Amino acid sequence: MTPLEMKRRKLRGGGNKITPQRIAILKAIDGIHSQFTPQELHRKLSAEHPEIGLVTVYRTLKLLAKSGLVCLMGNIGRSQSYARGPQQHHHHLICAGCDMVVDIPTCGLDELEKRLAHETGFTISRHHLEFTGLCRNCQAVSAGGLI
Amino acid sequence: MTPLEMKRRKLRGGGNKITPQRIAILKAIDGIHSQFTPQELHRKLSAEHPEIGLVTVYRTLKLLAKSGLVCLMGNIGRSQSYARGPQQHHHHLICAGCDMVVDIPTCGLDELEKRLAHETGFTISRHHLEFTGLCRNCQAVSAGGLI
DNA sequence: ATCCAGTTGAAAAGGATTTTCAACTACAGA
DNA sequence: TCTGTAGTTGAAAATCCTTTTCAACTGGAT
Repeated sequence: MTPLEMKRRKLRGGGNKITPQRIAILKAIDGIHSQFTPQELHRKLSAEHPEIGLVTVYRTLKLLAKSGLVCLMGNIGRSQSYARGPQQHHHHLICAGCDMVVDIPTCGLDELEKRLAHETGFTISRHHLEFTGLCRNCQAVSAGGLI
Repeated sequence: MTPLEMKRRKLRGGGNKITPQRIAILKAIDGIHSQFTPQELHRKLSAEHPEIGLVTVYRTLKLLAKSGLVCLMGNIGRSQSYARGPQQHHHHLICAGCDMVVDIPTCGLDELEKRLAHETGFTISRHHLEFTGLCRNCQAVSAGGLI
């Protein structure tokens, strides 16, 4: 089963229909390695699919996030941002230069989490961790004085 | 020197004027232990200071964050959120029930950060860590079936 | 006491996101 | 294969949040 097929199944399983718009959006997301806003995705789509409206992009991203097929991240400026990848527990390393997102599967925060829970009396249900820096490429560009 | 005086100095030091509005806002923030949006702060202020406009609250929060006197956090829904406390490196434990924010001074992520930098080739400049759970009080309320 | 750069509030502008609604369509069942 | 319908779509309008504009005002240095 191809990755796209798996995603279609997951969507169908949730009682959602598979429309040409949703397929186009899924495919487009697969080609994006940085975080992106709904507007950016819509711009990218409009070359091949000018008929897909911005509203549909908003709605579909929300649906995909709920279904665990994309990851809703924080905000870029005023806009919400998404990234390829599963909603399951993982963290991100983000390049401040090009917005590339690298998934981090492990974090080893369980111990700190336990200690905090003990010290504060909280029950802790989740955590969010994010690193920011410059990827190799953007370091080179930056060192070259181009930025 | 009282905490308020220290904040006044820090503001003045940045070349900013001390206005009645700014003092009222600083005092109000001191009484808030959860994260808050500009709108919420404005609502809280309007009881004693109906003359302070929402725009001034927005502007002042931005100034205070730049001066390191409040902490700009993520977003609550569509709104940006702030919390009492310094902008310097620290992390947050947030109660999902009452939005209370507890500051966490230590995180011990240096080692993970180094490993990631080595594995990915990134230079990492900062990280953001956030825990979410229920505080003691909200656990009790929740257990009582009131939520 | 005077002056001016910084500050204020109201209104308007600017953006992002969501809602509304009539037309359309995927697909389950006949 | 055909049909009915619940879910989906795009455009426009509505909603919010936030910032900008601008004329009036004021803190505080001189």
